[in-house]
Amino acid sequence: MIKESDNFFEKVYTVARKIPFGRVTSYGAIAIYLGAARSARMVGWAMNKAHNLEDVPAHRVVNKKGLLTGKHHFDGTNLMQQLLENEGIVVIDNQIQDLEKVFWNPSEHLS
DNA sequence: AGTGTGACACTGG
DNA sequence: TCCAGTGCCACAC
Repeated sequence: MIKESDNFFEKVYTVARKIPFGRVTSYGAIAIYLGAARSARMVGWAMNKAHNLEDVPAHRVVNKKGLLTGKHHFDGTNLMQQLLENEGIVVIDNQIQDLEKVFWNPSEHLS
């Protein structure tokens, strides 16, 4: 039996999985969607565990600035960037370019 | 049960 | 406009 901690993490995983290909979102956006706007940091922590799960594309989740803050937690150094670039997202120096274009707001799509 | 930590976000100078 | 400091909530030990 897998221990899902609590509903919070589970929701984070669910939202992360719903991020469409070639799109990214921010921790805050997910946090807001979950009802804990101030718990954006918690989302990152959830991702820490999520990155252990292949089902959760943690590389599509970045901070509001579009900065790949969590890439340091990935196996390689620029693995996260490579994955994003593989999806058509332009990433320069850990910074997502055209963030507004690739940004995906869960509150708008998941209502 | 309490303390510390964390892949952020916001406000102020 | 950019840099720095503070606040925040929930999990882990």
